[in-house]
Amino acid sequence: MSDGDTRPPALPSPPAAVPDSLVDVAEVAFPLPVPQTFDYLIPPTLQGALRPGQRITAPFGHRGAQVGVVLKICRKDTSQRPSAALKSLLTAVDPIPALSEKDILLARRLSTRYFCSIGQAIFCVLPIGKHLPPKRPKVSASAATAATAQKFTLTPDQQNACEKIIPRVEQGGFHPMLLWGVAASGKTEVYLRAIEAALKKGNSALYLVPEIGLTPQVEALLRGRFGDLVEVWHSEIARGDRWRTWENALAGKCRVLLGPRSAVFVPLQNLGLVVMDEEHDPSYKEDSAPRYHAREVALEKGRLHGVPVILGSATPSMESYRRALEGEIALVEMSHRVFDRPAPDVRAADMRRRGGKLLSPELAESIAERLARKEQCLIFLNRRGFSTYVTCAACGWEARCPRCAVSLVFHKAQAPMKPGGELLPAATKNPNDLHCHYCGYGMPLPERCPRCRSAEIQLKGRGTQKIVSELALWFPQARFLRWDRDTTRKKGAHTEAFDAVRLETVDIIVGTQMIAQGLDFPAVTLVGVLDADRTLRFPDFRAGERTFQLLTQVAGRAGRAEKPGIVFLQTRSPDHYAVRAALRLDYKTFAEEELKFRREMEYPPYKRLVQILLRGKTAERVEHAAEELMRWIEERSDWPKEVEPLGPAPSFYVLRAGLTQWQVLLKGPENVMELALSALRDYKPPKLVSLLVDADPEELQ
DNA sequence: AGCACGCCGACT
DNA sequence: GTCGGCGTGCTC
Repeated sequence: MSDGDTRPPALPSPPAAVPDSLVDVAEVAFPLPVPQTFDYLIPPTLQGALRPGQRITAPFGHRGAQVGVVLKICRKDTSQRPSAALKSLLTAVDPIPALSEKDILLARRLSTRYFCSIGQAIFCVLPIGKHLPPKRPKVSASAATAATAQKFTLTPDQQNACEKIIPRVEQGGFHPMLLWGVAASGKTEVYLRAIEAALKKGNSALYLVPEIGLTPQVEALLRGRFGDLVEVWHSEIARGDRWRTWENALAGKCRVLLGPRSAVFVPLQNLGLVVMDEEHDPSYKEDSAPRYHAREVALEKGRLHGVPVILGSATPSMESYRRALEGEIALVEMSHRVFDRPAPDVRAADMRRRGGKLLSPELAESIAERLARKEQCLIFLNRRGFSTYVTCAACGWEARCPRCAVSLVFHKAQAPMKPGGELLPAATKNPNDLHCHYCGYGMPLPERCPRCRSAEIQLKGRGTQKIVSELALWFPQARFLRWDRDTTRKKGAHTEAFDAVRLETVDIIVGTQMIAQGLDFPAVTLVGVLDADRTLRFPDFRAGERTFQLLTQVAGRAGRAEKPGIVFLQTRSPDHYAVRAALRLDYKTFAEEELKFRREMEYPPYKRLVQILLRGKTAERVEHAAEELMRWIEERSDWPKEVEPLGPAPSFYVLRAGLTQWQVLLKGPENVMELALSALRDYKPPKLVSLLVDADPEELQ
């Protein structure tokens, strides 16, 4: 069993009796979800040339040569392993170690904090590592030149923020900071100045964004300022280009790296600064093992490398805000919009007695005004598709996913929507019009009710597709753009949509979540949120936070240039504190109330949560396993008593993908949760039941 | 994770 | 008879 961080580096003095059985052995991790590491003999060709962090190939089971990473090299007594002779390593993949000691440490932290194998953690920290480098000759990096774009005069807020941040960048050392700046306060310019300061010192900088969709806009900005020093890293970048970026990073040639959460692991040399924009965004949480949160990794990386970390947001996460209030991280505020542009005028439209109408009179009138003035409107609804549920008027049958037991959403056949765009085509006999948004299951829209054979199939509920067609009836002269996952599936679609908005070839943009944040649309002066409290109805303790963030972010899309913006929040719960605070764009009051609630209920950020999911095909087996797990925890003598197991309970999506799922939720103080997680390593679920552990879940499912 | 092995049901 | 589905176990 390998347990690298507790074992002393000193070798035990060899027993004189059997010196022959002592031999240098390489401890190797493979990208597998198994707890162990594997020992190999070092062949003469690699003697003395092998170091921890280096990638090697080794014979592994029936798989021939497998890529692994050397964790350490130590002298071992091979006579203690009578079962099988050790095999020898085959080759070294890279001439120098792909991972530094710090990277290995980071991987060890990941594996304990997020409950995954050391191998999974190692290959996560080495995101290009499973593949061997391309054989073709490398293109030499172009001579790096910094562009000299014009700089703006800073606003007093920006000036103040720079005065706090830049000396810390110049000085170096781990300085976590929360840059809380209202929408359009000019946070980006502050990031750019901080990066500039890091570059001036000869350091490199990392710039994290939550989604790939945000990279083109930020890339353009960064390139305008730093030219060829900038590189972009994400999964849609071709493998060859990613190799080049990786190698440039290792060689110290990559000076500014932009990317989503996985970019936090690119081995930039002489790191001088980490910037994480929109730090509150749940996309920073990885949803497969290791289920890390990039914010925690960024802070850990800042600590390991001794560099400042700037977390920026208009609506900071409760986790970061609490740390700032308690002085764990420095708070830098920017409360004014650039040029002191007025904050958008945010109004509530109470939809409780409106009989399911699409638009309140205020919003409808306001849209008409904007159209007349040739300004753009952004209409926000967080549901894709045409109809959100399908029923039979005769017998009440409802189309549900056979695997997930949720309503199937009707999507009209996709015709490529031209930006500037015409209306959706009439419904066609598409083979799969009904879709499950959880598992992707599809089926045709039945012409007759499968239960009673009635032809009265009704399409109910509104998604973005339907909104566009309804709005087209209200405003026949307007040009529409629908912007959601369905319209941006193909490569380059984001950029195309972005350009259509910027070039003003569209009047009304209808979108989901996707258009809520970060994007800068100067001609948009009106934002309408059709169902402002939809997220409040989610059974999650973060529902209030998510709603407030979403509303504030969407509101931030209005009136970013000279013309003032107006925002309508259509809601059926205008008195909820998240909605009320959003109307006043009042983060502090919201956060105060939310933190009070979290403290009372013992939710994060005051307690840590770990979600344990048990899955299997047979309901009884899984339920039994969940009860057994509760008993196992209760009987475990080294279980920290402050960590409370809650449950067991069937999961919200009970039938997801044909599986039954039960959960046990662990709630406990930060400092002892890892003891519970390490105890949990000994738990083995019964046959036909699998165990999934999500530490710090962003969504309780 | 993959992959092979072995055990049972339903077919040319 | 044997093809192949899935459950199980192993990888230094």
